[in-house]
Amino acid sequence: MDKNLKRMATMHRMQVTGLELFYKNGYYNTSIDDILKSLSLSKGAFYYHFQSKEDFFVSIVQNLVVRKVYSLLIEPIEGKENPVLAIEKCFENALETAEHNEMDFGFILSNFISEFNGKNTVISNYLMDIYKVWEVNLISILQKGKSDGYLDRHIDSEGVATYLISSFMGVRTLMVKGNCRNLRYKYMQQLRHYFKSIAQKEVA
Amino acid sequence: MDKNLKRMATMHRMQVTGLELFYKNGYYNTSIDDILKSLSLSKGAFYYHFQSKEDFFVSIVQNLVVRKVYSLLIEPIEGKENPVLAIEKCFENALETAEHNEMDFGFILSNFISEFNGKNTVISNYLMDIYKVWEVNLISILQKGKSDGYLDRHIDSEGVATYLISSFMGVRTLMVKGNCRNLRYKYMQQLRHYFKSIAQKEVA
DNA sequence: TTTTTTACCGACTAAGTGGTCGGTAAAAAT
DNA sequence: ATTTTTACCGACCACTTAGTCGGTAAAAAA
Repeated sequence: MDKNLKRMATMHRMQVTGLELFYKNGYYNTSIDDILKSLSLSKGAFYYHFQSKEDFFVSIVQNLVVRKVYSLLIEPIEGKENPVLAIEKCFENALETAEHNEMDFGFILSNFISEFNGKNTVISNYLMDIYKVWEVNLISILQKGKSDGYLDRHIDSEGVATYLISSFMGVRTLMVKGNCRNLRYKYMQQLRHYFKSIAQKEVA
Repeated sequence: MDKNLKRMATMHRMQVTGLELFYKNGYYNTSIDDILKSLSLSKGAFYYHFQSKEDFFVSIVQNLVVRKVYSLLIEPIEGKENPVLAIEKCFENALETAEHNEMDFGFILSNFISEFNGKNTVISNYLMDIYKVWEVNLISILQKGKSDGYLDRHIDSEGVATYLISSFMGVRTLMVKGNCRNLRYKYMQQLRHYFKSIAQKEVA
């Protein structure tokens, strides 16, 4: 473990820069040379640490993307009392991050899912796995929300989760043109409308 | 006009095949040679009709994509009495088309918007123009829906349009993995929930 | 001290890439 | 009948791509 420190450090640097460029320019539109140039490293270094461009990308997904999705989209809602408030807060946060044009990993996910669809099943599968983890966690907090009386017992948790993820991914796609602040505001307003429609109906 | 028939026919064939391949493999991952091979045409034919790969793509957007977005996403809701029902029907239709894996131009739009974001501003602008036309038309039918008493007068039509387009684009991104039928069903169910929350409140 | 392993270098290759250009057969214009 | 234009061919060019490979300086192991 100790002796691997340098190895790990270099690999990590490559992965971070790789994700940055892949995210910015797309996988097929980013060459390994681009990444190496911006790190002042050589081809030899790359193929010493990774077997291929695909292997490299998979390692980025498994090391960086998975963890970020967890910390930004899953952990913030896990174990919270009120799922509606938790999800609202979490989405608003993520969209705000996106505004200051740091990487928002919900979008990175949908972005790459689009790019690899039909072109690379191996990578597509890794990406869909992350999506599924996100979905499962949303579903379980929604279920708990039903038991705890925050959500109408008749709603379909899976449907709600799908709808939430869809709208989030969609609004992020739209945010690529400017006007992010306004888009976020409008989106959050309608999200609250939607939540109202699936909230626990007050007993009259 | 008559003498241009052959010219037009060849250009159209190229555009149709081009869109098919660009949609399937992405713009940067589809070479002109790929398109020409599948048409048994030569480089000379291509550069006789189009100036460049970019010029070619723009012509596809302006000829094929614009028209399809109109006929599939705008005309079906234009002038309808009840905007809620019209939009529901229109979206359901588009998602069903997508299931039988024909091209769904709402998705094509979001797909290409993602791909060209930050890479090619010229093309990005053409794509955003189409999105804006779609948005404007949704807004105007929602406004009319308010006047006609189908929608709560307090809702923000722009916000609703944004939210509708977002969720649609998002669910289409998710539909790339199988299970489309189920996704569509869940999506439409939640869309109806949402519509309930912005419908005209009955006077008590 | 000698040997081996680690982490990296950079020239090279084969297969594309978008784009150019001289040519040409058939149709249209003269 | 002759000329010109149209619509296309395909060899070719400069360049980029992912991936290979022989080499090497420094560190670790022996």
